Amino acid sequence: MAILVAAFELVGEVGYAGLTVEGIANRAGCGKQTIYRWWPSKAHVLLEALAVKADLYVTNADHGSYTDDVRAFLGDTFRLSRQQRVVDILRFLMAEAQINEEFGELFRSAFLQRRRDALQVVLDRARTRGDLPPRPAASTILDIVFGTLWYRLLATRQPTGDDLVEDLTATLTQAAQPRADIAIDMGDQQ
Amino acid sequence: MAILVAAFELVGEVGYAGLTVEGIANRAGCGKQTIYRWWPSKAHVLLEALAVKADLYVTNADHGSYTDDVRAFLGDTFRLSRQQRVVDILRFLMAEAQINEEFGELFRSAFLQRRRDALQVVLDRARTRGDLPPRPAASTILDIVFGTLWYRLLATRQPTGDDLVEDLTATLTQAAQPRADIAIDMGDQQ
Amino acid sequence: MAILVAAFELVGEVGYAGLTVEGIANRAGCGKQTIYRWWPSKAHVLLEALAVKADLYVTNADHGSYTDDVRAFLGDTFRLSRQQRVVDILRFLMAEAQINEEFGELFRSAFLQRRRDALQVVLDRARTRGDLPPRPAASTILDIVFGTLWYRLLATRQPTGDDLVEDLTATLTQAAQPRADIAIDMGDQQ
Amino acid sequence: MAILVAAFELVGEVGYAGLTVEGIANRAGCGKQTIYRWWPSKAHVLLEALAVKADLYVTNADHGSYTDDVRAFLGDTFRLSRQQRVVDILRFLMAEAQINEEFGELFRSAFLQRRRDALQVVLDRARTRGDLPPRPAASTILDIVFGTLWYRLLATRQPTGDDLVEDLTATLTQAAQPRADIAIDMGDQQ
DNA sequence: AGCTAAACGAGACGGTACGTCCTGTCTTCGT
DNA sequence: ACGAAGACAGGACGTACCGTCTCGTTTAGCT
Repeated sequence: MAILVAAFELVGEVGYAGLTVEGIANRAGCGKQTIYRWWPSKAHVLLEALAVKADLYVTNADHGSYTDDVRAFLGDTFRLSRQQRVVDILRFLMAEAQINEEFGELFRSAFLQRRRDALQVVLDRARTRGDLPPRPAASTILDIVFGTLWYRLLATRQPTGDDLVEDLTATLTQAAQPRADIAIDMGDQQ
Repeated sequence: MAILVAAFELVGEVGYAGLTVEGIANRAGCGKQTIYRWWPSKAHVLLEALAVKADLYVTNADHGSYTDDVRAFLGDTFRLSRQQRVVDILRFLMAEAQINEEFGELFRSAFLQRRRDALQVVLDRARTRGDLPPRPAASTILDIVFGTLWYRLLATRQPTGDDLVEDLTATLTQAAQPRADIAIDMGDQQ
Repeated sequence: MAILVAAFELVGEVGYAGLTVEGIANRAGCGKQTIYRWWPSKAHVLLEALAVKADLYVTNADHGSYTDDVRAFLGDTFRLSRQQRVVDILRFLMAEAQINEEFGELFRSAFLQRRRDALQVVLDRARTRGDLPPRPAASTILDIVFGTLWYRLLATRQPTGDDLVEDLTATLTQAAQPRADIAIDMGDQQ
Repeated sequence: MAILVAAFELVGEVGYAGLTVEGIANRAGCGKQTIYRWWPSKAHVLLEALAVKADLYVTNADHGSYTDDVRAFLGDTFRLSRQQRVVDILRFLMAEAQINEEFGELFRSAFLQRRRDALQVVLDRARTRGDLPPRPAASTILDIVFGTLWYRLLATRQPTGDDLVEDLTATLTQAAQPRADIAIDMGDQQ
């Protein structure tokens, strides 16, 4: 859809504050009414544009162990956050979600919750498999993983590199492996 | 300052989207120019109003051990986040920081970084004392703590209760208990 | 157009200094942008409102002689200037024309010059007919007629009565009738 | 006074619309309050600046005959109107007089009426001397002279040259030459 | 092939807030 | 004590978008 492409491109050029429905319509060569007919706000357009333009797919395939599952999930997730345009849009949508309550609910249920659900599958599998550490609680793990990711996007703007993946994976899985080899692994990891 | 009080009250009544410089001026009984003379945007007003109205003090006093220090810091921090008005303003400021690059830089340096610095003091003391676990890395700890907090504020809107404090404390400090030799290796890694 | 009516009425109530685009918009029940879309300033609105609301028609029909033509033209013109609302607007527009160069050019070409042209027709006809006095020059006649009118509007604020019409008519036409009956006419005239 | 000089210079640089009390204060190196202490508005400042900066003197000395007196008066007056800065300020003041009723009264009584009075002296002398034409009436003569002058300043913006002086002088005095008996009747008429 | 009707581009509209400018008053501070 | 400096409440400016609302004009799909 030309409108989604226009929104996706424009937000990269003028930022979220500079993005207007009028601007999207002009770029897309359509009337404003056509946009309002299908989306209630520019944030909704952007949310759909993100889904169309960006491959947001993150696997939660079984890698045999909880540790490997988590490492793979984090790697996939954090890899996505290296596409600057995508990251910017995610930041803008999270911002809008704070300001516009109606959009916030949509964003949480249609986007954020889906991410949590994907990781939840990994945790459920680990519990079934029996290698889920007793601590932290599953909901805390979800908060830590996505919290750390979002915090880097929103607050520190640091790149989310492989070292963080390893560090997080180790932190979340160490209690399951209270053995001496931890210290040995450490050298390589950093 | 009447302007800060007005902004603080108004944002609670009409939300951030409904907050206008004109509205603040009317409530404060001043002209718009007086606001623009001192702050470049409503977000800047709110940031200062937060500092004036809300007691954002979080201690990082020495409680004798890394575990107790972390528990106390998290308890203080999360307690703050039970003041709904304060939480809302924090959410709005974080949102604005995504949209307005200039404000974003101020918010990160004048607010977010100060919070990190406070926790960093606790970590530094633990390293000196010798009870800092080898993992995760100090910067990762900061990301996890504040990431989890902000994620709950922005994304899940769950209350930040004592159980989460305990769970996080345990996760961040558990590696220190099992075996003392891990700590010995840590010096290189950080 | 509701905007023109609103402007015409408002200027009578609050004067030109008190007239604002915002006020016109409120009275007309429209947005400010709608006014700015069609007129560059409140003066332009008023100029058009004048044309719509006031019947500015002045005849220059042939009355058989230069003297009668001039008397008729002056009578028509001065009669107009007894509508106070119209006079006020004319004064305000002439004032604005001094202050705003761009409006000044419009006012001169679209209003003042048209008045001159109408009288010029009378003079041309007299020249063809052969009863135009040799003096004063045509352009001086125009200056005298409109100068006197405008001076009364702007400076003395005296009513422009029939006596002035007669006096001016006589002054401008006397050279064509260098006869004794002038003295006889004088008595009636004052 | 530095304020008057500043106002006189500034109005030539930025026009009347661009002239502000603040600007005058800055240029004059004084505070705004000092200006408001002595003059109620920028127009009042300008009116006084005009009197100080421009030599507005017009003679009404006795040249022996009504015709010569009128010619001299017109010549003096019109000569003044070749100083562009002075003309501009006169135009602006006349404009302000239309818009600001309070200033209008001052301008009429303190400036316009004084000009009329000066010419009235010439007319009174002519009546005494006996060479005042019966027509037009004295007040009409005043209207014609100043009306024509102001009309050229405000409306046509034509230069006021010597030819106009001659044309006007002739028009206003011609009736006096043809026949002396006209003057005899005049006494009643005025 | 012609007809109907939905969706479209275009853009004017009533409205809100913006950030700037200037007003005329009031306060501070240095000489 | 005076006056420059400038903060202040107030209010209009002209602009930018908002979301709504006609307008004709395509563009189908259905007769």
